Amino acid sequence: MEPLSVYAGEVTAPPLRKDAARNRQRIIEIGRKLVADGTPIQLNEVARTAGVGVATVYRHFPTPQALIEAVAVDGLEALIQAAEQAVERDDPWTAFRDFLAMIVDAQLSDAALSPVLSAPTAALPGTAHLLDRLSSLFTRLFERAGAAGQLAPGITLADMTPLICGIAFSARMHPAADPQEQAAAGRHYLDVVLNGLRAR
Amino acid sequence: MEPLSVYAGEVTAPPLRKDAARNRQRIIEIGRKLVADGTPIQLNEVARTAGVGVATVYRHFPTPQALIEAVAVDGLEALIQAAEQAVERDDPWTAFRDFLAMIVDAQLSDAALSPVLSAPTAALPGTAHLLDRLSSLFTRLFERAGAAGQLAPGITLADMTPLICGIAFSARMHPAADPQEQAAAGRHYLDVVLNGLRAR
DNA sequence: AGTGAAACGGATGACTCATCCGTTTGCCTC
DNA sequence: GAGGCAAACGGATGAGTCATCCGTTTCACT
Repeated sequence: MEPLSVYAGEVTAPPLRKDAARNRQRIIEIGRKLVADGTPIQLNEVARTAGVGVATVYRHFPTPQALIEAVAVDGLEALIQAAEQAVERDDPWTAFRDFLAMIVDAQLSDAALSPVLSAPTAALPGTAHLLDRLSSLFTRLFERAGAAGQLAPGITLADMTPLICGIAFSARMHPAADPQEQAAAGRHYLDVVLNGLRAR
Repeated sequence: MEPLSVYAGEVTAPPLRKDAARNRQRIIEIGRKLVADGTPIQLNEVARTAGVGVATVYRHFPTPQALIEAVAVDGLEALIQAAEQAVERDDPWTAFRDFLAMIVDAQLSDAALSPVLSAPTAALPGTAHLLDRLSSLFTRLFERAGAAGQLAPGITLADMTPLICGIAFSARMHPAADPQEQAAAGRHYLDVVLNGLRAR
């Protein structure tokens, strides 16, 4: 009668059956490899590689985008943890700056993160709660930096996500064979933007 | 025997037959509409809409990317003209700054430009010569600004294309219904970056 | 008007996508 | 441990997209 349970305002699906959980995990692993290689995700192909039926893949992840979201979950959780630590730090500016560096770096080293961080939240049913949590932690970092008088006037919270994703985009454009160099470009571009953001 | 003529180092195809030129133009017009609407380009669909056979479209543009390039040509030529005027201006900094604003704006108002400006030149057989020309004009603008002591140390010419495209990317992410607001975001992000780039 | 090359169109086979439904598996009760 | 039922599975398949090939038409030039 009631396939979903509601607890503390959260809608929770019943736990997966053992075989379903196993298959789901397998599929995510394959997805992770593909995303890492930059290979476009084809759900039929994923099924073949994972050794499961096509329908199994589609049941878990109706679109490639949904699979990417699932792949991104680990990275998002790591960012949330980093943000939790950042809000504990004493200096608002260095906390803000270092956390931004971390987000840029994370996007460059984990290709699943960019599409999730760049997309409108509405399009992300699977990770919305994580993004909300990240967003509220980040808001505190931003507002602390602002309250400390470190931000130039005219800079708003709404500017930050586009700017950060733009920096990651720039770094990915940078003609660089190895990821090392790309990360360096990301830090460099972030320096430029932070320099432009900061009150003087 | 010799289908291509070589003149002054440039490889030139023989002029198109009248019907071919007409069809080509039709196809580009359809492509322009699709790009403007953000509709992904499907060559079969383009053929149907243009009222020509599929093969005709494929003959002129073997890939959607090639059609996008053709659509971008007008915008590129306008940018080149603007760059030619910019190098004539007296103040190196305002010439540099205003031209960057123009590139950002152009990318936001002409959706065909972004993919062309962001892609590695090697992948763009159809527009390489225009991009080269643009690039050499831009190099002069950049070096004039640098020579005038306006650029912070550590900023290189190779940073500029990624930064500019990153700004356009950021502006496109900005949650804005109307393009007016998106252009404003682009100018704002450019201000931040220019502020970060400039020597103090 | 005649001729050859250039360009045309659309039928078609290869390929990708995602659904549907008959079968299997896991979980819970007794 | 057997029985029963819902959950999950797999893969065949119809719908849809892609891009080539080749018989026909159009153009340019004499």
